[in-house]
Amino acid sequence: MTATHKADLQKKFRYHHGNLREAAITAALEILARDGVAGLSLRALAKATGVTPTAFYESHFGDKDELLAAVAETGFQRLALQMAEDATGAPSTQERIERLAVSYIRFATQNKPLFQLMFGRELSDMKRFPTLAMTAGKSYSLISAALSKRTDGAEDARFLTVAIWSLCHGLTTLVVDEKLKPEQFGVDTTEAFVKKTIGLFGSHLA
Amino acid sequence: MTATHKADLQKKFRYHHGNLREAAITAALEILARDGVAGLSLRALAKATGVTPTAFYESHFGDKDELLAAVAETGFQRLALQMAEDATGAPSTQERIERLAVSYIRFATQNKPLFQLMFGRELSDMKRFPTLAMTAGKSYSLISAALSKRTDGAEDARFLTVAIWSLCHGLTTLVVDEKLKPEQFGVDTTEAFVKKTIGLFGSHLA
DNA sequence: CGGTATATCTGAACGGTGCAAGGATACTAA
DNA sequence: TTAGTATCCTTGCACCGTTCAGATATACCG
Repeated sequence: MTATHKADLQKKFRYHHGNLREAAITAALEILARDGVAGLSLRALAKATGVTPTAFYESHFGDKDELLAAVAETGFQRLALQMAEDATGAPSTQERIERLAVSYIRFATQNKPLFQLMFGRELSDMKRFPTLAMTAGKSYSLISAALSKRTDGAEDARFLTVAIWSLCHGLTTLVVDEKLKPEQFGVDTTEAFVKKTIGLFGSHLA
Repeated sequence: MTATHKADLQKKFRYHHGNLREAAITAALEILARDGVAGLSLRALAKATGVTPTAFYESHFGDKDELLAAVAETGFQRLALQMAEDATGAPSTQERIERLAVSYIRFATQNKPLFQLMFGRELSDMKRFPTLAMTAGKSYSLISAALSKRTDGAEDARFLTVAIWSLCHGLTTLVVDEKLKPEQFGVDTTEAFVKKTIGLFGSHLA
C-alpha cells in the first residue's frame, strides 16, 4: 500500500510541488486567456502556482522563452487538432480549404492572446526550439496536403499553400490586432469573408 | 548680432535641449534600426539624445506609447510615400497593384524593426491615437483607389482591397518574423512570389 | 532502516524597465 | 529686471527576468 501510495504521490506530487512544469503551462494558459500576453510574467505565474518566481529555472525551464515555447507548442497542437476536426468530411478540395481557413481564424479569435503568443515576437528566437517549428508545421501540412491531391504539379500546390496561408494569416492578424474592422469587409462576418476570399482562387482549386 | 544669435539658438536649441521631441523621434528611428524594437527603451533613448530618461514626460510625450505612436506614424508616412512613388506610371490596374504589393514588402524587409513596431503590439492600444489610424489608412487607400477604377461595383472593390492587403500583409509578416522561409515559395524571391500571387486574382483585376 | 546524493525549491539581490513627484534651471514676456 | 512658465533633473517606486548561495525534500544505495 505504501508502495502504490508512493507511486501515486510520485505522479501527482513529484518532489516538492509535483509536475511543476505541467502546472506552469496550465496556469500560463489561464493567465494568458485572462490578462493577455502582457500579463504573463514569471512572477504572476509563480503566484498562480504557489511557488517562488525562481522555481522554474534549472529544473523545468532554463529560461522564460522555454516556458513560452512550451505554451506556444500546446497552442499549435490545439490549432492543428481543431483544423483537422473541422475539415474532416469535406466534399471537395475547395470546401476543405474553406473549412481549414475558417477554423484557423476561429481559433485565433477564440484564443486571441494564445494566438498572439504563437505568432508574435514575445519569444525572441524560435530557432532555439526546433520542436516548435515542427508542431507549427502541422497546420501548414493540412493545407498543403489538401492541395496536393489535385492533378497539377507539386510546384503549384506548394505555391498555392503559401498563398492561401498568407491570405488567411494576414486577415487573421489584422483582425485580431484590430488593425482591420469587420465593417470594412463588405460582408457580415469574418468567416464569411474568408469563404468569399477562397472563392477568388476558384479555378485553381477545382 | 546677439539678437540673431539668440534666434538661431532658439531654432536649434530651444530651451535646454531644443526640439527634444523631434530629436527623440530621430534617435528612436536609429535605435530601432540598430538594436531592433526590443532595444528601444526610454533609457537608451535618453542616452542617445543626451538627456535624462524622464525628460520626455509631460512636455513632449506623456507616455512611452505616445513616443512609439509618433515613431510609428512617421513609419506609416514613409510607407505610403514609397508605395505611391513605386506605383506611379503603372500601365494597368494589375501592374499597379503588383507594384504596390512589392513596395509594401520591400519596405517591411528594409525597415524590419520599424515595420514590426507599426504592426506589432508594442504600442498597447492604437485607439488612443486617431491620427495614427488615419496615416496608416493612406497605404490602404492606395490599394483601394487603384481598384475602384475598375467598372465593377464599389462593393467588389472594397472586398478585393481587403483581400489583397491581407494576402500581402500576411506574407510580409510571416517572412519578416521568419515564420516562412523563402525556400518554401517555389520561386526565387519574395517579390517574385508576390507578383505571381497577385496573378491568381487575374480576371478580377482586368 | 539509515545515510548520502541529487533534484527541487527558497531567499536575497542585481541590473533593467516605465513612470510619478518635486526641485532646479533656463527661457519668455512684462 | 523680474515674474512666470516651460523644460529638464533627481529621487524613488514597483515591476520585470535572472543569478547565486543555501535550505529541503525526495531517491537511491548500502
